[in-house]
Amino acid sequence: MKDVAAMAGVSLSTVSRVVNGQPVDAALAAKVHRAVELLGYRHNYAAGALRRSGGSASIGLVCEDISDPFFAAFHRGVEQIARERSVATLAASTDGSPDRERDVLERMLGRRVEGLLLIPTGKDHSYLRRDVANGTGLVFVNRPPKTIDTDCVVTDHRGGARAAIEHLRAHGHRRIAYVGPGPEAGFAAAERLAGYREAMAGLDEDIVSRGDLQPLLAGEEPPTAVFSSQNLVTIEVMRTLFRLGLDRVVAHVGVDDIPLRGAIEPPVTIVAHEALMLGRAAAELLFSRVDGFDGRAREVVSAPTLIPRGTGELLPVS
Amino acid sequence: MKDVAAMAGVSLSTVSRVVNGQPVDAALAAKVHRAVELLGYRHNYAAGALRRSGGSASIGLVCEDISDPFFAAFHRGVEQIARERSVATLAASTDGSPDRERDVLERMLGRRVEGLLLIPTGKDHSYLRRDVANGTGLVFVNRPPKTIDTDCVVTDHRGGARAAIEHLRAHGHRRIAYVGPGPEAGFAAAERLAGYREAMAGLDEDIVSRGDLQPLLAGEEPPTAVFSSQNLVTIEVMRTLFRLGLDRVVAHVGVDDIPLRGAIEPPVTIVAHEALMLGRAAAELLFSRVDGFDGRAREVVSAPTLIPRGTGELLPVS
DNA sequence: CTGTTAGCGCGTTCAC
DNA sequence: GTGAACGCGCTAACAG
Repeated sequence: MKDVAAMAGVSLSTVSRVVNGQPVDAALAAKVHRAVELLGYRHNYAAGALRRSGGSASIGLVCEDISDPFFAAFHRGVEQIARERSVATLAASTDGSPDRERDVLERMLGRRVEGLLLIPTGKDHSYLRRDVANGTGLVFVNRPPKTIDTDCVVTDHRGGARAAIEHLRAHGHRRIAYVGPGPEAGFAAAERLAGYREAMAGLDEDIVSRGDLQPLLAGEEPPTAVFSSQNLVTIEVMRTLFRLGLDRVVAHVGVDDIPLRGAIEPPVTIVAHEALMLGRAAAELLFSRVDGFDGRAREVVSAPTLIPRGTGELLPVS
Repeated sequence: MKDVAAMAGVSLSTVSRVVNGQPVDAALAAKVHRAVELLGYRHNYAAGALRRSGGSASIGLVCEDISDPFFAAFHRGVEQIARERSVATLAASTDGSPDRERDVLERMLGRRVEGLLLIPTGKDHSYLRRDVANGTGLVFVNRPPKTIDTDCVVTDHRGGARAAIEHLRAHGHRRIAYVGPGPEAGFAAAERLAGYREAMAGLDEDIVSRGDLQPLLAGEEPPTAVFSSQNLVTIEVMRTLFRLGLDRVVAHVGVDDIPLRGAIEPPVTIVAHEALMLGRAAAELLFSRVDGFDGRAREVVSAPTLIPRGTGELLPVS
């Protein structure tokens, strides 16, 4: 910048004004621009922010694994909001390690991110209290905070599963199978299984398979409807039903939790979990704090949408 | 930091030394730590880097859409390498707009990223020359640079398709169908179709469908083998073959270009494109430049792996 | 080992 | 409209 000023024969302030688009004599501005070109000068945002006491205009996203398609869609939703404010997004994985999570978060705080969006790995996040008190935004995602009082957005996995089962019950089904991972697979899986059990109240709620539907269908008193609790499981169930010629006989509602670009399963009734919308909601919450909102911790529940497309509306065949 | 120094009754340099882990008298260090706790002090990395003339320790990733699962896996690979160097990753989408691409890139350059990983949207990137000349790393991904001379990593889509077809030809197939999007769907699709045509030399290379396999199978002289050029198309083809009872009759090789967590298609022979490995390779290339390597532009070709799992090894049935 | 001083690159006062 | 000075938070160089 000094060099630019020297070459253009103006002072530093004039260069600064040109760079920041403030009113400057056209002739001088042209000289400055020429010097910028020749010298390959590039404005240093961080240095400016330092002097200006402006923020870093960046936020951090932390989850277990950034290659997770669900997180990728979430990230995109966040970006849509952040972009409007020219805020950059940093992302990092915890690999499921609470120590690594803390390390990653503190590194981001050292970079003076204005806020943090966290899909938590560890259980104790009390070490973030200081930074929150100092004005850094913090929003928990998909898992309510336990050891710190902060904003939170959650996908209603349980409610989604319940809606699926209630939809099937409303169409007369009584023997409804759950196909998908058990509670050991994580929070979402556990919640969906719980939602299934809640909605099955009064019925046989134990028609549960961890992955393979065929044994259930081959048993006595086979289910007349199936709820599949994950995208990939949904595809497996579709294949099994096709193979057995039951795709127009056994009702089926799936969960669409990973964005597969819409190319898949046109006719299957699904419960759609919109990761992108979740990201937008989380970002809105975060920026309201960055903007100074100081009320109590809020919880936003992102409700999934049941989209009837045929397979979930089949009536029971005994 | 000034406040911490005052509270601990030491100078700024002592606080700096404590924060940076340089040798300091234990008693003083304890005082400093106490003051840090009480005041909720957090080190400012950017300010330190400014004085130290150190880099920002960050790199930028730019692609059309960060919610793309392929990009997410790529991002993860990059992170694995970047993390070893405590380098943070910024990511942003171009939405397919060259103007937005330039905007996003220049914003990142304003943040003084040490390097850029670009899955290009626009055609002209000559505007990046200045920054490359000034030492910023730049690696193109999946699409060779045209208007700038820089490093590049590419997935060998064409070679992958060719390998699939050659695998089928080696098993005696002569009528092999291509199912997948046409060249208008983008670079990868066009390359895969080209690879198919190359490897089909001397045979009927026009058994091409943009998505639906059924009409081809219903025609006269139906194909004895199918190559599906995308993950989701592969799933569709599997379903169609199952439904028609041809899953053990018609040979099938698919492309596994999106990481579906391994839960899908266990028995289908695939050509695996490892986005994670591509990300690692790209990051290695980038950091070698950041470290001062100054040789000519390099091109790294990431070859996909054909994984035989049964469906690709079926022999032709006329 | 510790304190003092200067200045990284920039934006913001002020006078002019 | 323009330029000179000052300082953002921090670290490097030096002297003690």
